[in-house]
This record gives sequence, C-alpha cells and structure tokens, in this order.
Amino acid sequence: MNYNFNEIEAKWQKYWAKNQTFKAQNPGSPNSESLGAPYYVLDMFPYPSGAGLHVGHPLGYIASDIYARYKGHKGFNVLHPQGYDSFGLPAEQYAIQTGQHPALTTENNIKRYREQLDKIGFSFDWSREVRTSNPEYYKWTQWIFIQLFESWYDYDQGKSRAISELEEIFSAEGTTRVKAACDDDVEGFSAEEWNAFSSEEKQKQLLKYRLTYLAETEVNWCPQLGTVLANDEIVNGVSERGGYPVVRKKMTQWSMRISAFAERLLQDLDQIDWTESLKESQRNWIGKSVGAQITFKIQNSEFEIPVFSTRPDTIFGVTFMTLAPEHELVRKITTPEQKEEVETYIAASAKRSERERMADVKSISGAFTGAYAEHPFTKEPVPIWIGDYVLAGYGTGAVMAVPCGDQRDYDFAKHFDLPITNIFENADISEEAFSGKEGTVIVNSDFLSGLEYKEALQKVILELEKNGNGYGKTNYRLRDAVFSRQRYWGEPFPVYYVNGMPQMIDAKYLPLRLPEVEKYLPTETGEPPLGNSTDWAWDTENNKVVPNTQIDEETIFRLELNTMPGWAGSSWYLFRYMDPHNEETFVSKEAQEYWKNVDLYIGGSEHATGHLLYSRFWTKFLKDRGYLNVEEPFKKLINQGMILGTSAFVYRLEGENVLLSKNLVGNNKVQPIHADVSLINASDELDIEGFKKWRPEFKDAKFVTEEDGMYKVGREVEKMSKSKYNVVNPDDICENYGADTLRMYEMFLGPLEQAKPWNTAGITGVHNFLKKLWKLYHSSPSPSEGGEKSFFVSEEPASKDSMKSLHKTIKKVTEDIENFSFNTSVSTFMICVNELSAQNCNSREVLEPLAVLIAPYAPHIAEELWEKLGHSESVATAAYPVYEEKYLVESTKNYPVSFNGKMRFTMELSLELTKDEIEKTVLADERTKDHISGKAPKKVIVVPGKIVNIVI
RNA sequence: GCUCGAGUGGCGGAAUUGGUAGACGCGCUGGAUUCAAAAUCCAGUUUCUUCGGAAGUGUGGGUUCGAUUCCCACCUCGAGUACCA
Repeated sequence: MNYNFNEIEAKWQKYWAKNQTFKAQNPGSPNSESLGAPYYVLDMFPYPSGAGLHVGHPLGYIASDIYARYKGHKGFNVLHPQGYDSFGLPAEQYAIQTGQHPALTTENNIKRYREQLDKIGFSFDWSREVRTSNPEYYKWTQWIFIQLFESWYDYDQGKSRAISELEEIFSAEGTTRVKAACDDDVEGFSAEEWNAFSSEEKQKQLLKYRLTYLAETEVNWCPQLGTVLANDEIVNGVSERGGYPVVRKKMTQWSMRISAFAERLLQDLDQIDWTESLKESQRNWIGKSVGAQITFKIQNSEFEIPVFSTRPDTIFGVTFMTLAPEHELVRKITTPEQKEEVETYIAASAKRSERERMADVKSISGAFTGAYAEHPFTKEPVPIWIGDYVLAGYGTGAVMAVPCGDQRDYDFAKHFDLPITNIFENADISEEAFSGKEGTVIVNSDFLSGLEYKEALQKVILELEKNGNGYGKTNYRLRDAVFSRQRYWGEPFPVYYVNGMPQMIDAKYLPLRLPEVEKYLPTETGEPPLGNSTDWAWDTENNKVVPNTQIDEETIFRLELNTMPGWAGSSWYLFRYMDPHNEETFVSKEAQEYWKNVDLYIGGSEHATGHLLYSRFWTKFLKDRGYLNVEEPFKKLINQGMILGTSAFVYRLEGENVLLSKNLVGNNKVQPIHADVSLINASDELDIEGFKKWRPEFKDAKFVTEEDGMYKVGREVEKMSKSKYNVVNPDDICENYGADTLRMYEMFLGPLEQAKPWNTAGITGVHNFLKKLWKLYHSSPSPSEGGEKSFFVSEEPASKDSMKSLHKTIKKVTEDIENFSFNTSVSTFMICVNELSAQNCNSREVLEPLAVLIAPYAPHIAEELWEKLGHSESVATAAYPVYEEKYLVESTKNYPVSFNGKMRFTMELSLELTKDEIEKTVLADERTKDHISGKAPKKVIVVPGKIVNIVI
C-alpha cells in the first residue's frame, strides 16, 4: 500500500465535515458537560477576492490550525472559526465595470475560497461562519453604530457613558463641571441656557459630544475612487488601494471619536502580548506628546494665537512665530503691505499637493505677515510668519519658533535671516540647533535662568497657568476616524434626516438592508451611489423603507446615502463567532463571558494602525457600555510574514524582437519581461514553445540561448501577484503532493514571522518525509508476497533507542509549538522518522503516540494511520503525548576537554560523577598529561554535562 | 532623519541562562538498484591545507579559559514612519 495522499485527504475532509469534528461547543449546548477550558484561536478573516488563494494566503491559517489542533489534543475546548470580510472595493469596482451585483461576485468568490480552504484540511468550525455583508451580520454593525451615537466620553470617569446621562448633567449644571470629549468648537453653557434651548438646538449641541458624530471636516478625498479615505488607508500620500492621488476637501461626514480613547489605547498596550514593533507602530500612530498650550496675543488686535509646544521651557528663546499657510487667522492679521506676498505664498502652497510637500522637505519657504505677537512674559514683539513646514492638521497649526532649540525653526531663521537667541548653557548653536533635554541648563531666560530642563518645564507651566497665558497639555496625533464612504458595497447607516439633523432608526427595525441600485457609480449630482436608489426613504410611522417619491419631511424622510468603511464589520467580528446565530443580541453575555476574547490572533502586520486599532477602540467602547467584559480584543498577536513569489524574467533586446538568455545580457540594453513561472523548470530554463504560445506577440521572436542550448531566465523575489506571473496555486500543490505536504512545507520554509520566498523545488524533502513516515507503519514486502507493502505495527515493546527518539521528539515539538517555531519542529519530525527507520522500529508503543504528535501538522495522514491502528474515533480526540524524562536521561556524555580554551580531545564521562571526580579522571588521563607536561594546572573549570577546561 | 528587526555554506535556514557552529531540507558529487528511466537507498558536501592541521557566523575593538550568543563603534540590508512643534 502506497501513500495515496489524494485519496486519504479527500476521505478525511469528508469525514470531518460529516462528523462536525471541529464544532466548538458553547456551555449549555448539548454534550457540553465535560468541556475543557476555553481557548480561542483566530485568523484575520480574508477578503474574498476574485483571484482566489495563492500559497502565501494560507500560511497564517496553517500556523493557527496547528496551534488550534494542538490545544484540542491538550484537552482545551477550542474555538477556531473562519469567515469573510466580504464588503469591499474590488467587488464594487467589478460591479461598475460589468454591472454584476457585488453580492453575486462576492458569493462566487467565497465559494471558490471555501473550496480552496477545504482542500488544505483546516479545523475551522464552519458552523460559526460570519460574512460582514450578510444582513444578519451587519444588523449588529448598525446596532453598534447606534450605541456609539447614543454615547459620550467622560474623561473624569475615563469611560463612555449613555448620552441621556449627559443630558441630565447639562440640565442640572450645564457644561460647568463635566469633562467630556467633544468637538473643538463647543461653547459652554449654563443649566439655564441648556434648559431654554429648543429641542433642535439641544440635538445640535449633543452631536458635538456623541462618540459618532456628523461634522464638516477636512477629509482625504480620492477623486479616482470617488470616496474619502481614513488616514491609515493612505500610503505615501496616495490611496492604499489603487495608488491614486488624495486631496484635502471639506465634507460633512460621520466621524468616530476615537481620540477620546487615545490614552487608554496607549496605556493598555502594556497589557497585551503583541510584538514590540507592532505596539510601537500603534504608539507612534497615537503620537502622545506632553507639553503646554501657550497663547500669544497679537499686537493691536483682538486675536490670539494658541500654540502647542513640548518645550515650553524654551519660551525665552522664541524669536518669531510660524503659522501654517491654511491657518484661519492668517488673512485676518496680515498687514496691507504684506498682503500680496502672503496671498501669493498661500496660493503657491495650496497648489502643492500633500505629496510634493512631503517629497520636498528640504527647501525652505515662507512669508512674513507683517503682524507681531506679544511674548507672554517679556511682552516683546514677536514677528509672525507663515511657512508650510507647519502643518495645519497637527496641534493648533501654529508654532512658537525657538531657532536655538529646533532644527526646523533654525533652518527657517537662517534662511530668512531672523534672529537666533541662545538660551542653553554651554551649547554651540553656530552650525545647528541644540536639541538636548535631560541635564540641559537654561540661561538667558528671566525666571527660568539656571534651572535644569525638568525644573524649568514645571516652573514655566506653573507661571503660564498663573498669568492665564497657557496651561499644561497633552497632545495626541491620533485624529478622529472618518466613518463615511461614498460607496455602494458597505453597511448602510441606520440614519435618516429630519431638518438636517440625523436620527437613528430604532434598533428593533434593523437590519436596514442595502437597497438595489441601477448603477454603482455616484449620481450625476455627485451623491454617493445610494443616491441612485429609488427606494431609499424612511417611513417613521410604519418603520420601513419606502420609495423616495413619498418623502414628505413630516413622517417620511430621506435616508443617509453614505455607507460604512471596510473596518466597521471587522472591528467586532471576533465576538460574533462566539454566538453567531443569536438574533437577540450581537453576542450573548454567557457566550462572551465564557470565551472572553481572542487568546491567539494571527494575521498580517499591515493592519497595525487600522483594523487592530479600531477593534481595540470598539471593544473598549462596548465594555464601557456593559456589553462586554474584556478591555482588549486580542490577547496575543502574531504577524505572519509574507510569502513572496520568485518572478522569472526574459530579456528583450531594446527595439528588437530578440530575447537574450540571462547570462548573455551583459551590457546590452534590454527590457526585462515577466515570464510565467509555470513555464520555468527547476534549473531556470524557459520552455520556449510554451512561452510563445502564452505570449503570441513573441511567436516569431528570436531566442538567443546559451552554449548548452538552454534559455535561462533571470530571477527576482517580488510580492506574489497575478500581474507578476509568479503566483503558485495551493490547489496544484495539493494535487501533486497533498495538503499535508503543503502544510508542512509552508511551515518548513522559515520562521513564521519572516517574509520568505516560495520555492516549489524544495517541497520534495517534506514530501519524502511523509512517505517515510507512511513506510514506518507498513511492513517491507517479502519477496513471496510480490511487492505490495501492507499495514504492520508490532505489539512488541519498542527498543530503548526508539523510545528515546520518540520522547526527544515529543519534548522538542511541544516546545516548538508553544514558541511558534513551527519550522524547526518539522525538522525534528524528520530526524525522528529517520532514526526510527534506521532502528527498524515498528512498535505500537512508539508509532501510536507519533501519529498523535504529528496530527496538528499533517492531519490527514495522521487520521489514516490512527484508523489503521484500530481507533474508531478521530485522532483529534486523542490526548497529546507527554514525554517522560526517564527516556531522555543519558548515563554518559562526551565532554570536550580544552586547554586554555582550545579544545584538544573529547572524553566519555559518566553524568553521575561529581565535579571533583570528573576533574580527577580528566587529570589522570594520558592525553591530559601530554598537554600539561608535568606542570600543575592553574585552574580547572568543569561545567557538568558540558565541558572541562584546563588552564595551564 | 527617527523607530524596530536582521546580517551564519551554492540556497532556505538550525544552534543564544556564553560551552563540539553549520542541525534539517534543497541543490550538487559519487555509488547501489534498474535493460533504461522515474522512484528509492547509501556516502560525501563551510573554506584553505604540506592531510599534521588552520581559519571561519557583516567589519573593527572589548569582556571571558571559551563569544553566532554579552558590551562598544561602524557598515549593509529589510520593515514601518515622517517637517508632529
């Protein structure tokens, strides 16, 4: 019997599906009496794209699957679900091009994904599958949105609270005492004023406090995509998807008040087991800086300019101020003489795109406004400049310039010949600014002179607060997240408008289903695609969607036309898996309190400042409002590295239809052209006929081959992608080598977290290993039987060596799994199987535990062997083998014996000897005497079990 | 610029409370088996070598009997981030 992996794998995949082997039990469900401790392993769910899976996609799923199966063997009640992040741009763009409904495309893509995933033999509990685009799912996304709308953030209590409580506070004491997260432009009011407000005015005020709010904000508008983007969706000034330019534009948008959670999001990073680099990304993104807000009065004017500085201690070094060109006060304070220059500068910098501004950080530009501010302490005039090195979006959009202490201010001062005052003791500022902090003594600074940095910092804030010119302040870079998208294929907002004020649809009428539209493009008037729907009005009497023609602004109102962004559904999906079919609530209290949160989360690091931050935010919010009892969604997080493709290139001689083999390129001017990797053999030789067929434009091309007649391609490691023709499909690997080989090989490629290129050639090593494993359980054919091997496991006890091989392997593999070093455990299995075959081991005592041990990695072959071993239950129910120390202890060990640290010979010594006995034995040895030639050694170092070193 | 990570054979990569560097796999070389091939099995494979050995984990120093591992300086590569006041 040979190792027929195709047959075996199909058989067991069917078995798992039929028997629901990996269905996780919630407490209270039938058969849940004897559940082990809960353990939740989650993968970042995929967006089902049209291209299907390539071998890079399952890498993380395989790792999590190994861990989940391992935990199952260890007796845990494992939750290991999978689903789809099925709202998204590509399906919509496909719809725009073809008119095909995104729901249909998505459905087809999911089907294809599922087929591919099933072939790899994952232990997913598919009964809990979620899809973010299902109304039964997005009903709860809409529900959470409503909860956010009905909440505000109380800085005093450090948590979100119901908006009704804020109304009570307002009506009792106005805004006098409450410390709430709110818009920048709020004005305080007294209880009397509040109570006198019309209900519309009250709504308007409350909107400034809600955790999701409607506001006209400057947003990142992407004209090509026809939508706004969140900051994390922009990479290098262009859209992450498509790479289109992004411009700033003012629009009325829904926003999420994530900034209220900045401090908690930052602090709680210390509680979770994520990689340091990922936490660091989030810290940078949150961008906390501690300093002071200082107000500068403008001379001869009623205006004031607040600035934020992390170095208020350098206030006596201020020699000018700089405002962002977009700053709202610029036009108001500019003197008539400077007007023209300033206007020219504003126009010029507005024309420069964000991208140019970033690319061109070296050149210094600016203009003088002609106005002067008053120094808060010296009352000296401070000239006010504008310059685009100051960003409108950060802090107050204005800085107090301290050229002696800040390089940018320094460069600006030098360029425009502005004065530079030195306020640091013993600092040389003739070439560049001095940025030292700790231990720096401030001089030339009135009441701060002679103080060290820290003392000066405290003192100046105290003084500022005393004379009312400023106060200590912490600034965060984290902006509120824009939550509206001008797209079709997303969750509709459960919102309608009465007199321009947003109203929530009562949660009991959810879901608000996505309407049908004729076209998926924006309307002619520039409204989002939902504006094309004729059925998009809300009847508040009958609580249902009705045609637009019925809008009367009395009982029937227009619905919100925007949809939610991609991260809405993915911010809470981990909780839905706990209780996926609940129609009463997004997750029942019992289910959530049982599973708590994700124990192990595996996915790519590209979500560092998007999904991973937003889901932390929503989790904290839902906890505050009493819907969850955990503060963080993901306890431990591992980022799997990308599997890269190895692209192949042919080289076309420029301007000619001639293709040069790689080693003949030399100094010729050539144009590299991607060749499909399926046309290349293991020694980089191109199948020329195949290539001609694939790219007919080269059917008459001349292929210049090398001396041996081969046309060799060039190789380069790139991201695996269809457009680079370097995609390897896991289906093909499963077909040719089996899923177990694919699983083990993906792990064997290298450390999980590292990016690594795929190389199909190396897969035979792992495949051979599985064949050898198979052979261990099968007797060699005796000549009389005519060759067919048959299953054979002896009931005799195993040899001592075999027991040692097994237990060594159990120990190492278990440690490897716990450390997520899956690559080395594959090596360990290989060594084990090599040793056992050398020992002719065929004893059940060894082969039975070995089958369980390997089951997480190669589940199909393990199931087959387990069945042959006589078990009727799945191997997944078997207990994980435990190693016994007694098989691992050695009685003797080879000690390296070194002289002055240089190894001379090895000596076999009993491990039971004491240090002194070892020393005596070694010194008595003839070889030792040769080396020390009669002299007494100065020192003898014995490390038990390891080394003997003699210093002569 | 800043932050984080990494530099080990022809290649992917093992080994870190400091203790025989190069496990395991690929590739390559030789052999067995075969009419032949595939498959399988065995042996070898860091470099140099006068066959005794010697050198060797990016470079240069340091600590140590002993350093891939710890410390200092530098170089290179990768990832992230960026006029953040």
